[in-house]
Amino acid sequence: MPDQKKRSDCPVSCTLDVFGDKWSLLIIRDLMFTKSCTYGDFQKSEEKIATNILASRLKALEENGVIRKSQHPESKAKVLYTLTEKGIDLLPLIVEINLWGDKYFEIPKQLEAVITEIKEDKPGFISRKMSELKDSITV
Amino acid sequence: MPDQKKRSDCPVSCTLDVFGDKWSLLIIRDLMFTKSCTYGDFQKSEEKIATNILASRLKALEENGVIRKSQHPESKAKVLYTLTEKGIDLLPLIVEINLWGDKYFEIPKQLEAVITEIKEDKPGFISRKMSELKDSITV
DNA sequence: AATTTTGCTTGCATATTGCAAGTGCAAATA
DNA sequence: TATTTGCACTTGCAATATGCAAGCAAAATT
Repeated sequence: MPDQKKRSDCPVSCTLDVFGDKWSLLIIRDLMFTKSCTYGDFQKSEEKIATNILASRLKALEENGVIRKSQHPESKAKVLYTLTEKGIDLLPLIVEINLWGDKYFEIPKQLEAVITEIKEDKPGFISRKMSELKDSITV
Repeated sequence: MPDQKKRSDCPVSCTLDVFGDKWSLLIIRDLMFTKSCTYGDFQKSEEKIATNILASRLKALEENGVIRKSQHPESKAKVLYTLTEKGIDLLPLIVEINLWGDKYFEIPKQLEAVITEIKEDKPGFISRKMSELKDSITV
């Protein structure tokens, strides 16, 4: 589990105390851009997160109020993970990470569509996507 | 040193392979927002990074082309660290981290001015600051 | 010439990560 | 009803990364 104690009052430092690792933002990414919403879904993503790390990150993200656990509508055996509003507010950050990554790495073709959409109208994309994400937790 | 092998082709994952730790972006922050440009400057910042970690992060950031080492104009004993264009392009990301951090943590008064400036005109702030940072490496 | 500053490196204890195997409960299948 | 499978984790342990303190060489200062 990542630590709790904050190193300073700087907003960057505080934010990194929560997300400053290689995995947390990938979970957020999955919640935003793929339909991932269960433990198994997160395990399936390309980067192959270790199961104990996944569990510890989900716990930390929940404790930080970024995601929320609830009953899966399909089955009692499943757990539904969803973003909170605090988590949805990370969208602009994830968008900027995508744009920087797109500029400096080779991006697979399947992702180009979204990146192009973002580049064409960033504020528009963000507000549309934020509404979409907020709707999905209000319903 | 953080690892080199990339976990997937996802831009978020690739970016986290470079910055997915608690320290790298604090160094970038210092280069952007304080006048920090030497090893000693980075050590002085509030979060108190360990010297070996600082060395390994500076090395990794340089290897990733995000910062550059050069001769300090004042003295041969000093090393001057500066952002490359690739590093300057991280500004929008740092801005978003600041905004999220500002929204969800208590921010010290001294930082409020910058945050307010960002909130009032984000694109304007970013383009002004980017120019400023680019100028400082061109001169 | 001696001391201090600067930018590191080294050694070692502790913490975090990664991997593999295992557990408990719900649901599907036989 | 008994058994197997799926799902969400937990546990143990080895490998890696971090944090702390001390040390070190070159340059600058005294």
